[in-house]
Amino acid sequence: PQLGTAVLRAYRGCRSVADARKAFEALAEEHRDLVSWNAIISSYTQDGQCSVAIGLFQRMDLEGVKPDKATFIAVLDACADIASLALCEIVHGLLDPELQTDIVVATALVSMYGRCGSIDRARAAFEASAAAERDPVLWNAMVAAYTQQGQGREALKLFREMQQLGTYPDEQSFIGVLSACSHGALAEEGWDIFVSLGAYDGVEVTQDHYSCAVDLLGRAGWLDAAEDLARTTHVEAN
RNA sequence: GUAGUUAUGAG
Repeated sequence: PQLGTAVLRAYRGCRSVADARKAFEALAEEHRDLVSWNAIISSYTQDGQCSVAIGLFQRMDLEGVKPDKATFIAVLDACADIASLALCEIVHGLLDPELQTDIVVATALVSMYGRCGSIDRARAAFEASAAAERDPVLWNAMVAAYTQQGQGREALKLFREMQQLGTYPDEQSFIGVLSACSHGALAEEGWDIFVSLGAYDGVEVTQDHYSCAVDLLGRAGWLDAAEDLARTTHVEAN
């Protein structure tokens, strides 16, 4: 286990996944524990080499290492990238029912199905989570799924519902809802939300929020306003 | 020690 940990430290310093892989393969099998499998699989997912990640996941199973929550999160992410609904469903089917209701796993499922174009399955995964545990990250994933389907109004509705049900939005919630508005021809609604940002204590208004607002105005055809805001932003950013 | 949402732009 100590050796596995040392190799993991090396992974972080590796600029290339290939180097990490060499280190991983050099480990004796008894030192390849769950965490080192998870680390190498997620390195591939993050590097965009998703079919390699899936292949390692299969090999892990062959070697008798039982996947946990972190494994599935990396693999679900790989499935999302490959965008094959069939593959998504296979991996989803391997999840313990107990794990499916985990908030972090549910978020990965929502995101995966959203990115694969299956809004119904995304919604089902959302609904399968315990309502009391829903946090802004999960809500944001669901909002993004609607946006990806071109359902801006639904995305906006969900953003409001999140707050009505007592979940306080975070920075990303605003990025998500502003982009929903911008892609869904909901410029007025989006602008109102942007203007309201300052009233949310604890939410730090960033350059990214301004970029979203500029995008929103630009797509709505309000080019002068977009340009003005972009100029103002540069001043405020310093 | 590994793990969830992220628009625009850039590559």
